[in-house]
Amino acid sequence: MINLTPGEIEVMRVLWEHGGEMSPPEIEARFPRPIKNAALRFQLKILLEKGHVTRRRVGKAYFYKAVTPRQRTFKSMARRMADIFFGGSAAGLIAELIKTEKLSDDEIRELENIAKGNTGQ
Amino acid sequence: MINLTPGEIEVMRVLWEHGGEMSPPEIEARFPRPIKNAALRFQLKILLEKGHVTRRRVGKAYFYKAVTPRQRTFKSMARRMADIFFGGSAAGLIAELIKTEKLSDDEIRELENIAKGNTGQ
DNA sequence: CTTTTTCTGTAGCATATTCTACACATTCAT
DNA sequence: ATGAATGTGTAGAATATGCTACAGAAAAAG
Repeated sequence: MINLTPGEIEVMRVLWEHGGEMSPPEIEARFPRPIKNAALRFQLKILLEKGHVTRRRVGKAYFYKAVTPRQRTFKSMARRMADIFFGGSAAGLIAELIKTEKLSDDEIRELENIAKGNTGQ
Repeated sequence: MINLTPGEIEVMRVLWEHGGEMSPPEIEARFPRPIKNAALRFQLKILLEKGHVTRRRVGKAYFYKAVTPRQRTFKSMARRMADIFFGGSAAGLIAELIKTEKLSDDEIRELENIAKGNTGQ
């Protein structure tokens, strides 16, 4: 089970969005809030130890890349929510979201199309 | 924004499921894993300080009851996931869940009925 | 080659989270 | 009334999380 702390997720989001390798200064530039170089490198060190990123030396600097996929992390978090609130039922989770969140008619039609694509698999 | 730690959520789940007031020994009896009385009471103390539960003295013992509703906590967690993975879009979150989780035809029909009920609100 | 800049690595600190240990208070049976 | 059982409160410890500070190595500029 993937267990990312809030600080680690912030870094992973930047890496996921970019896709490829990034140097710490590049990550810092796209970071959603001001973060000091040393604080960012601390999170990268943890992510490296946990195996969620890899790095490659280029000259004196390192370039980091996400290893743990975004979708796998998403599924892990979704499963945790399903466990907590719906005894592990993904359908229960989705049902509650549809009931709770106000969706536009267009969004509902879009979701129905996606569901039809999955039917019968 | 509701911020419950994993340990706090474990306790809230028991209180939510039961509904009414519970003494620590009652909570302990329904707890999904062995937990010492003192450890449980520590979590209850934190939940009390944060205002997520109330308690009422009966004789020498206290009875605890959930204040923060289950659904509000759920919405808070769902919003966090939508923020992290879909820029805050609840529809994006639901769409990804439908794509990712294998649902039976029955479950999909059930979801469509729920969605129809929400249409046009 | 020397100085400056940039990046890394390590150590240390502050807070949060979770649990344990022990002393004290209240109730109940005798 | 007195001892046992049960419940409470506080203190302390272990780990996790997030950040800062500083020394040293590699690269760049003069």
